[in-house]
Amino acid sequence: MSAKENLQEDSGLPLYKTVRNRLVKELTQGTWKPGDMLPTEVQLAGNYGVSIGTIRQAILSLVREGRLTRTAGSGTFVARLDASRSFARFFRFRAASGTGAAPQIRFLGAEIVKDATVPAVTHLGLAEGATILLIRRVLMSEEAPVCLYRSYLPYELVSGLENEDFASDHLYSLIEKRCGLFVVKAEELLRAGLASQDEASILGIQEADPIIHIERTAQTYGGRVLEWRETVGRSDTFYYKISMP
Amino acid sequence: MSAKENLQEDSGLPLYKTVRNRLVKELTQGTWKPGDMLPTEVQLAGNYGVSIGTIRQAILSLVREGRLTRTAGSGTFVARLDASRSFARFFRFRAASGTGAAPQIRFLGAEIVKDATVPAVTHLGLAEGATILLIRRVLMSEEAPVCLYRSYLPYELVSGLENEDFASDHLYSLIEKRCGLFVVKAEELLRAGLASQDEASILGIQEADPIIHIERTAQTYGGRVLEWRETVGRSDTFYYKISMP
DNA sequence: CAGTGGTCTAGACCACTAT
DNA sequence: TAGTGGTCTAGACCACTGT
Repeated sequence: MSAKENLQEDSGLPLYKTVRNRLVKELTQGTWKPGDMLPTEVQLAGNYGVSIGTIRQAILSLVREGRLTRTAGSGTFVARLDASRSFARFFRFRAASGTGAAPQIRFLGAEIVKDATVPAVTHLGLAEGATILLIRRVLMSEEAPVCLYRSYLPYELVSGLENEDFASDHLYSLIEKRCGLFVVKAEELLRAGLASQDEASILGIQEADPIIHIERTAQTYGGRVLEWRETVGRSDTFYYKISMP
Repeated sequence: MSAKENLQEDSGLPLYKTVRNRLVKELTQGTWKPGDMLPTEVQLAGNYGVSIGTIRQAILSLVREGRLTRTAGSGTFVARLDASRSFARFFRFRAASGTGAAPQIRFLGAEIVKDATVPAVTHLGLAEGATILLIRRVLMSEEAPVCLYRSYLPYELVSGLENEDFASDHLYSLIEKRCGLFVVKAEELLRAGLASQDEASILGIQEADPIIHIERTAQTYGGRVLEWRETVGRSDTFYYKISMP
């Protein structure tokens, strides 16, 4: 199927890294999309004119980074950014009772802002006055609010999304299905702060109560910012947990 | 030097995992201590009666976990837990000026507490009334306090440590040198909170100002808790940053 | 310089998956 | 049953380290 295309660039880089860069390029360009199966090791080795061991070295480095998954007997696939890889695994919150009831999302509203200003446009990499989509949701645990989400998205990337049902935790699945865009990288920044009057009333606390404030920047292919999200969490029920190694 | 000792246990486990387990056993027993050089690949392959490729697979898995380090032309060594593996890589703080002056540690005092109570004994896995060592330090950036550290350690594990100079960021290096103990696992839990009067005066803020509160539990071999640490950070200069992937 | 890990090859056989 | 990745071997040559 694929024509043989020898790797030529030899800038002192190890062969397996050159192969790796080539694979990353295909992933970034979307030649293989999340869920797709890659050619087999033997095919890739033939295409690139290297040995299987070299191909394996390149593939395994991407598997370790979570960009590919492999199943013996089945194949090598492009990974999806799912719950196990998302920041959700860092969040925890105390339940009011001992029952492990699943958290619910309450949808507050989606709004098209035609004259967006800082800080949203700055973090989205847009010009002042650009159009953005603002989605507001609340994470509920056993009828009690835990944290508030404000998601800002470039409207040109997600037009039409405002008519969807956001009463689920999976904003990214929705964007994947409706817009064909995938989150490939994200970053979070945590700080302490005080609740504004608006935030306090939504979270059921007092104004100026302590809150945890998180800013997330989520990128899609090409370094394009797909979402800037502010999360405001109650200090009594919401916390963030990290383990090493 | 080492006699040849073939691996016999074949419980369906891949050969390289059996080799890996054998290496871990030597590391846990202290046959090779942090900083020591391991035998070469060829020697290990000969000792265990397997090929070099298999030895490499076992060694590289331990390198990825940070338990070994390798330098081409030099050798394979037992790793030390240094800054690049510690949680310090998640911390960031705004500098008062633009100059990238290195942060300094200010030592407030070390205290032997003979009748320790909760919550410290709980997190350290000790009985109420046990003796612990409390170390208090402040992280300074350009003469301004950024965060406050309170470290609680089981005194039976670190006796004598109270006479050391703690005016460096490397508490774990000190414990490694003086007590022969190594941190192999850690976990952090972040929350928002309000400064107590004591914390406010040390950090140079007002009582009830918002702060970020972090609890760290650090374990040594055998799941034994070596340190429970509370970090209290100013909300204006201290923040926590995480990236994926 | 001798010795180390880093890279690369060209196979072999096996366990597992999907049909 | 055919095809996949998982494991393992037995070398080769190179770049780098320390003396």
